[in-house]
Amino acid sequence: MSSEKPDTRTRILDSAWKLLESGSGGEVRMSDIARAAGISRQALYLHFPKRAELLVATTLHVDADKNVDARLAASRAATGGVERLDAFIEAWGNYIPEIYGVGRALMAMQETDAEARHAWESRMQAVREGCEAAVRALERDGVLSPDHPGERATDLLWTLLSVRNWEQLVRQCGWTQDDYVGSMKWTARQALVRQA
Amino acid sequence: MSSEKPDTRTRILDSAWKLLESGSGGEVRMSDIARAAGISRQALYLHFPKRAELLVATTLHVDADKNVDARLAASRAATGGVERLDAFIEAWGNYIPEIYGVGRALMAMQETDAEARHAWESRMQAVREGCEAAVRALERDGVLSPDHPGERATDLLWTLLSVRNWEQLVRQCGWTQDDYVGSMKWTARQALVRQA
DNA sequence: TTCAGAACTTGACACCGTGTCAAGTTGACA
DNA sequence: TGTCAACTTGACACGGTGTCAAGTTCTGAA
Repeated sequence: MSSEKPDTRTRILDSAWKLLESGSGGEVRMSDIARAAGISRQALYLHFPKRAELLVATTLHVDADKNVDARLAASRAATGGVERLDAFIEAWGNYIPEIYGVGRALMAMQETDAEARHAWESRMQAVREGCEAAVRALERDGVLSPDHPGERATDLLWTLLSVRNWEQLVRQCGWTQDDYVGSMKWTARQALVRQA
Repeated sequence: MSSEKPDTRTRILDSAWKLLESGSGGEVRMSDIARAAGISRQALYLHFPKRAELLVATTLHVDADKNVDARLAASRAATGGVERLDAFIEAWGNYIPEIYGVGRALMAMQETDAEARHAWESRMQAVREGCEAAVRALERDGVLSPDHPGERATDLLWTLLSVRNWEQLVRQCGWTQDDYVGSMKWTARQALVRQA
C-alpha cells in the first residue's frame, strides 16, 4: 500500500483541522493554513479555490476520521424509544466537541457565504433526521408526550442539541462533557417523554 | 418641548435599527446606515468611530424605546415561583424578536471584535440574572427540581432561552411566536420544576 | 534524452469593508 | 465679523480573500 507520504490535500486538511480545533484564539486565515501545511498560499488555492470549500472538505475529512456515521448508526440499534433517545444524545453530544472547531468556522462563515451556509445547514439537517428518528421511536412505543403537535417534538430536540447550546453550556458555563450529556438526556426525557 | 427635528444621532440610530431589523437579507454596511440616515459615511464616523460602538448604541436605543427594563421588572412582580418563571419567559421571549436584528449583528461581530463581544456578553449576563432570579424563586417555593446541582438550573434555563434557540425555532422551523413562548414555558417547567 | 504536464513557487494586483486624514463648506450664535 | 460645530468631498492605509502571470522542479512516457 502507498502509505509513504501523506499527499498535499490530506496535509492541508489535517493542518486546517488542527488549526481550527486548537486555534482557540480567534481567526484562522488561509495563509495560516497554507503555512501549517508547508505550502504556499497559492498552492492552497490550487486545491481549494474558496475558503468555504476548504472548510466543507475539512468537515468531511473529520467525519471520515472520526467515523461519525458508524457512531450515529450505533444509536439506531437501541430497541426501546427511550434507550434510543439516550443513545442518540450520547452519540451526537459526544461528537460535537470533535467538530466544534471546524463547525465554529463554518457557522461564522454562513452569515456571508451561501456555500458555507448550505453546507452547514445540510449537516444540521442530518442531525435533525436523527432527532426525528428518535422522536418516532418514542411515538412507536407510545411514550411520546402529547404536548408537541406535529414536527414540534423534533424541532425542540433538535434545538436542544444544537452546537450553540453545547458551546454555551460547556465552553461558557464550564460544564464538563459528562454534565452536558447527562443533562441533555435528562432534559430531553422530561420534555419529550409522557410523564407517569 | 423641542419636538421638531430628530437630531442626527437619533436619526442614525433609528436608521441602523430599521436596516438591521428589516435587513433580513445579509449585510448592513456602515455606508448603508449613513445613506439611510441621510448623511455622509464620514459624518457617521464622527458620531460612532467604530461599528461596534454604533451597534451597542443601537441596542441601548432599542432598549430605551421598547422599555425592556419595565417589561422585565414586571416579571418580578409575580408571587409564586412558577408564575414568576412563566412571566420571565414571556417577557424575555417576547422581547427577543424586537432586538433580533441588532442582536444578530452584534453576535456576528463578537467573533472578531472584543468590544462587541463584551457588549453582547454583558447583555446576556443581564438575561442570566433574570434566569437566576426565577430559579431562586422556584427554590424558595421548594419546587425546584433537585436534579440540577448548583448553578446548573440557571445555566440550563439561560441556554434554553438563548437568542440562537429562538432563531432556530421561530426563523428556521417556522414556529409562531406563541408556539415558541408556550413551548419554552412548558419545557422550562418540565425541566426545572419538581414533578409531582 | 527530451519533452509535456502536474504540482508547486514567487510576486503582483483587484476588490471590499473598516477606519483615518486633510481640507473645504455651511449655518448659527455672539 | 469671526468662530465653532456639524457636516461634506475625496483620498488613502490596512487586512483578508481571491485572481493572474510567469517561472521552477520533478516525474514519467515517447
